Amino acid sequence: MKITTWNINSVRLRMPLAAHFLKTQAPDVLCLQETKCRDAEFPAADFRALGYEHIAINGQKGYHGVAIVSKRPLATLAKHDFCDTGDARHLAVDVATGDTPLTVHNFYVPAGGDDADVERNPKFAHKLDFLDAMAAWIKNDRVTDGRVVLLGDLNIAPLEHDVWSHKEMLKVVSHTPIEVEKLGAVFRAGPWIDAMRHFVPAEEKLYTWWSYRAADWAAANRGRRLDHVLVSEALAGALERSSVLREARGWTRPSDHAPVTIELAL
DNA sequence: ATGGTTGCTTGGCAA
Repeated sequence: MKITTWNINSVRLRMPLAAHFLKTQAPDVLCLQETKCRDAEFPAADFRALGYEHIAINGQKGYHGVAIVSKRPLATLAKHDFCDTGDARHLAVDVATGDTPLTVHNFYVPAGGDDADVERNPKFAHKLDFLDAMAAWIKNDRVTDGRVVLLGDLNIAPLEHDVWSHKEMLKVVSHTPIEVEKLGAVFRAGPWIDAMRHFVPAEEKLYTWWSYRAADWAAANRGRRLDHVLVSEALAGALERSSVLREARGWTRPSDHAPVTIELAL
């Protein structure tokens, strides 16, 4: 079972890239963030034509939005609005696997603006509140019971080598100590396994996002690991592989995020 | 310290 998370930064604009990705990588399940369209505008027919007939959507006009397309049947479980803002940032499904259900939670955590000060910047305060709400929900709803995957654009690079320069990034939103601590609380609310770092040592650089604002993103390679895949303990033994499709960042009119795929022996 | 790019829309936001 291959499951991919990808912040596609407008699903309508990048449907040709999504089609290329699905034809060449053929995951069973593709989880998208920043679809940036209402449910009725989602290119469902294009995905169905590619063999992804099962589709769950939580969209909104212009901003945010998450969706899951799958070769296997899906049952939508929840579209949680964590801080009651009306934003489309979460979508949970059960994927048909034959026996025990496999639950997938697809997240788009608020980016938080560019001032890491909760007094001056309400978007940063909201990001921290959202993370608190996530951690409380994981504990209260016993989210990690059973076979569960939590993935998406969490907009935080927690480890020193999840960013190109730990020192230069300490005051930059996505790598500040307060965010890292709050994402740590989300991890500890589990138990979760960090599926990407399960295969890549913490001392090794690992990125999923490269800014559009670089003359040459590949040469500069000032990336960040903003996208994550966590799996519950019940899936630990099934975890076989994790990979970042870095080349997708170099495609024509790319998303600024690369797809991240995990493989589970189910 | 600043500016750099992109998408949704056509004037700024959000990222």
